[in-house]
Amino acid sequence: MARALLGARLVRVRNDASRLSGIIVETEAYLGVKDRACHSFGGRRTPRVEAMYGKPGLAYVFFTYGMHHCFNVVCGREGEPVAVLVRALEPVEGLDAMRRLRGRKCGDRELCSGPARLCMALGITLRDNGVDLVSDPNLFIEHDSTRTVPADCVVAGPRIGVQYAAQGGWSEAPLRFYVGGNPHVSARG
DNA sequence: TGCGTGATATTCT
DNA sequence: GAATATCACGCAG
Repeated sequence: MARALLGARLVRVRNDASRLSGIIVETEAYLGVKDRACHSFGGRRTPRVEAMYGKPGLAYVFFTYGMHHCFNVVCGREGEPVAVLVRALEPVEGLDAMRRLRGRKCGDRELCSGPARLCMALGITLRDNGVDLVSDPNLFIEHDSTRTVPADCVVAGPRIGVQYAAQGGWSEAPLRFYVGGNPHVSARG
């Protein structure tokens, strides 16, 4: 799923019906109860991670570092807490509105290149935790199957910021995927 | 390169 | 309940 989401478009429709969107260019897979870096490692099931146990297609949004949100797509069967973190978008629609939401001067390259940046740019918060991306009118994913990313453009590598999960090889496992050469992938790595 | 920042998990009483 | 440790990061310098 982490590979498959590359090239898909994450869309936010605002209350005034305007659209903010971008092409997913960087993702990370979190493999559930066996994965030390995953919030559901060992079967942890707390209010925070509850959405991850829901049906595939739900959003799992969490808050971290006292100031940042991260957006994930739940993709295991119901009861199987597996998700894909979306780490970067290539912005397509609503760039000026995104710049306002980011609250600082930034070029196209800085707008959505990072998991917390794209949440800011699309106005994703804990209010979006648990929404059904399949049916929600304000937050969803569009996939144009005629414009998929060729397999030989996809680069795999270690996930970012999961050194704490080294035991068992989970920090080095090649579970981060990005579109090679795309200038909108996040800076680290 | 070093912080800020606050929710959560974890561990203690 | 309360204390403490930790964190899927971004920014100013």
